[in-house]
This record gives sequence, structure tokens and C-alpha cells, in this order.
Amino acid sequence: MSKCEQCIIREFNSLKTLTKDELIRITGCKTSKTVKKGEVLFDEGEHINGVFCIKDGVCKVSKMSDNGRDQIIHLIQKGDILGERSLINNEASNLKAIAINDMEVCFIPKDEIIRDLENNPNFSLDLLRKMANSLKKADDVIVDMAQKTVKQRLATTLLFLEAKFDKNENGSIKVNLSREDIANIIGTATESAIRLLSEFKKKKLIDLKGKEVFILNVKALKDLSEGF
Amino acid sequence: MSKCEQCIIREFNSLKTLTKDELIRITGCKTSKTVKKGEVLFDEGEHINGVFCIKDGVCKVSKMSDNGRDQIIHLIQKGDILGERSLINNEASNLKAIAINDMEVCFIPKDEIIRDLENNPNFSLDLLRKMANSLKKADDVIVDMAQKTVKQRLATTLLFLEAKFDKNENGSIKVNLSREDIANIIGTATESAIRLLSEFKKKKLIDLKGKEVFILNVKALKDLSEGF
DNA sequence: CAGAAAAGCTGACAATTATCATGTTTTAAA
DNA sequence: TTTAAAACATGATAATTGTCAGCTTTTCTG
Repeated sequence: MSKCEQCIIREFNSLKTLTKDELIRITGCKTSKTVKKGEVLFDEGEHINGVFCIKDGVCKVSKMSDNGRDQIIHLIQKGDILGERSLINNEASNLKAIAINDMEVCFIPKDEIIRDLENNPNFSLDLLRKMANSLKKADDVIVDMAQKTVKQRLATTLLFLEAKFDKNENGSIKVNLSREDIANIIGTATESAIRLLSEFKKKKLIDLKGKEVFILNVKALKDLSEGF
Repeated sequence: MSKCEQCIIREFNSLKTLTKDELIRITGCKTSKTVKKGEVLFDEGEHINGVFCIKDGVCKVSKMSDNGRDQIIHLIQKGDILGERSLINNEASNLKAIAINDMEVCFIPKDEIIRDLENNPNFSLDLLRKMANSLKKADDVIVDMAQKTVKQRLATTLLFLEAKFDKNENGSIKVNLSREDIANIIGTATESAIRLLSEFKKKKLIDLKGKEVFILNVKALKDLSEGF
């Protein structure tokens, strides 16, 4: 079993504020596991009872709307932690997480994290800052969803993906989303998303090779996303 | 000047976790002020440099979209605190707050709150819980904005207002929103909001007397908001 | 109180977006 | 490898929503 105190991944998230002793204790109680593409990490209404630290891979975090369509709210990748919110407010998850490619994750049981949260103010303050930041980003998403057209939101989303994920050797964005996934991020019908992707391709803003997406014209996408 | 340690308002928010000594110190450095209807508490891009505790009145908290329309993201009322996020991540506000009726607020300077945050784990943990909860609510808003029709969102919003605010003696919701405000909560054109309000009134789901809104049929609104 | 400005309302029409239908391509399982 | 299922793509059409225009009512200001 790999040791948390030697794991570089934690430098990307709030776990970096834990002391060496705390990390050693976490090593002793955490579990590592592989999650295959398509597998559910946790479902809506489920008690997570801990926190995931993502070592590799990507998952989509979504919520079912009353209308019966899934809305993808977050994409979580290497370095991120997952489940901290349900842990803090001690409730069942309001979200569902599904791997979109094979993942390597560590799972830290609830009680251990709570203990650190209560005893290490660096940890709780860092988490507080992280949450304040997430709330700010959520504001932006709400405004975009409420005010932008589907075309603007697609442009916004493509730029977001470009910024968030690494590139493959051929220059495509290193994330494996289906057209339906993209539609569920934007909040539109799959057909509408496909149509607009085709339009963007025709206008040379992007290129598409199967599921691979290449961003060709950032400036034009930015203008589009801002309504010009 | 009124004393924080005797103020009942703090029981409604995270300030309730402060000790008597901390409250006495806050009393010494806080300022009380009246904000008239229409006045700006803080604007986008402004450094707030502290936290507001709302003693009376309501304000709308909004963000300008790229398209140039304001989106109202929160309604803040008596008992709420305001500005804690910008304080925690030490950035300028991404939001703008305007009073929608006359308000009584207290303002606590940044350094004093930060001090309590670092020294009183009850306070920081309570704030953390509050933020985790806000994030959960933000998820719901994102899903609604992304997936629901304007009609569904209006129904959702009316139920939200009904639940959040007290009633006037005649039974109307005790909040003074213009039609434009309502449209800016829902994320639609003012004309669309007006049209749907008229439709709801015609169908006896609500009644309207000027700016006063009366909820007549909660069940029907709930069904509508869920897409039936 | 009068006049001006703002807010509210409604109709007509245009633009956007969803839905349904159908065919093609890709993926995954036997 | 074959075959079935899923994903992708596009057209046609309907429903939703936005925009503009014109009018009425309410609110604000001097």
C-alpha cells in the first residue's frame, strides 16, 4: 500500500495542510481502489462516509433534475478531492459520481477526516477557502445557465475543458466525453449539442475526430461565449 | 451603540458560535448603519473589507452577465450575514448587493473576523458547514437553471419566496420585488416573467395586487415546478 | 399637485431550442 | 468476426422564449 506522506497528489488539494503524523495515520486507514470506466463512485442519496482523493482518471458528478435529465455539475480529475461537502454537513450526497475513464482513487474514512478537521486549523481554513472559491465559481455557472444561450454555453464549456484538462499528443483535449455528456454539462438536448458542435466545426472554431475535440480558435470561442 | 452580546440576531447565523469575550470585542469595533432602499451595499469588484450582519430589511445580491443583464443570485434578509466569502478568499467581491427596502445592518471589520476565524474552531467549523450547505443549494439552482423551462423556474421561485419570507397581514409575501427583479431571479426577459405571472393569476395559482404576490395554490405550483 | 419618468402590460413577430423521425457510424458483446 | 446496441448525425416541425413596439398605470420629483 502506498504511503500518503510520500504521495505527491495531496499537494494539489487541501490534504497538503495535514501534518506528517496526520498523514501517517491516514495511510493506516485509507483504502486504495481502481474504478472502471462507467462505474458509480457514489449515487444520489447515498452516504459516502468519507472522502475520495483522486490519483488518476476523471469522473463526472451530476444531479438528476425533476425533468428526469442528468445535469453534470462538476468534472473531477487527478488531484481533486471528492465528497468533502457531504462529510461536512453530515448528510447523504445530493450528487452522483460516475467514472468517465478508469480511475485510481484513495478513500479516507469519515471519522479520520473529521478528526483532522477539528484539530488542525490549517486544514479547516484551507477547506474553507476552497469552498469559498467553489461558491464563487458556482455563481458564475448560475449566471451563465440563466442568461446565456445554448451556443454561448457550448463555447464557454469548450474553453473550460481546454483550460482544465491536459492535451493529448495530437493536441486534442484529454477528456473522454460523449455528446450526451457535453449536452448534460451545457444543459441542453443532445441533438442541440451535436448540431452546434457541427456548426463550430464547419466554422473552423474546433475540430472533431470521434470523441476527440480540438480547439482551433480560442479568441473566436471567447467572443462567442461573451455574446459577440 | 447596541451590544453584539445582547443582540438576538446573531442566533440566526454563524456569529452565534462566538464567545462572550469575542462578542464584546466585536461590539467595540463594529459600526451600525442604515441603508436606504436602492442603495448599494457593495459593488462587483469592490473590496468589502468586512462582513455585514443584517438586522432588518432585504437586499438582492446579483452578478452582471456578459450579456449585460443582472442575475439575482441571493436574497439576503434579517439574520443573514453577507460578505463572508470574499473575506475568506481575500478577494474583491464578484457580486453586487442592493437594498430592496430600508435596511439596518452592522458592519464588522475584516481583521476582527479573521482573528476569530483563526482562533475559534467552533466559528470556522460552523462557517464551513454553512458553506457546504450553500454549495448544495447552488447545485440545485444550477440544475434548475440548466434544465427547467421558464415557467417551471417561475413556479419554483414563487415557492421559494413563499418559504423564505414572512407574510404581510393580508397574506402576501413580505418582499418587495419588481417584475424586473423577478425576471432577474428566474433568468428571463421581464416581459416573459410578466406574461407568465398573468397566466398564473388567470389560472388562480397566485394573486397579484401591484407588487404584492399571494400564493393561492401551493400544490399546483409544486407540480408545475416539477414538470407535471 | 402636475408632469415626467419608470414600471407594468399586451400583442406581433422573430429567434432559439426541443422533440420526433430516420439513417449512419461506432462500440461492445457473443 | 459478426451482430446487436449504443452513439452520432441531420432534417422537419413544434414549442418556447426573446425582442420590439405601443399603450396604461404607478411612482417619483420639483
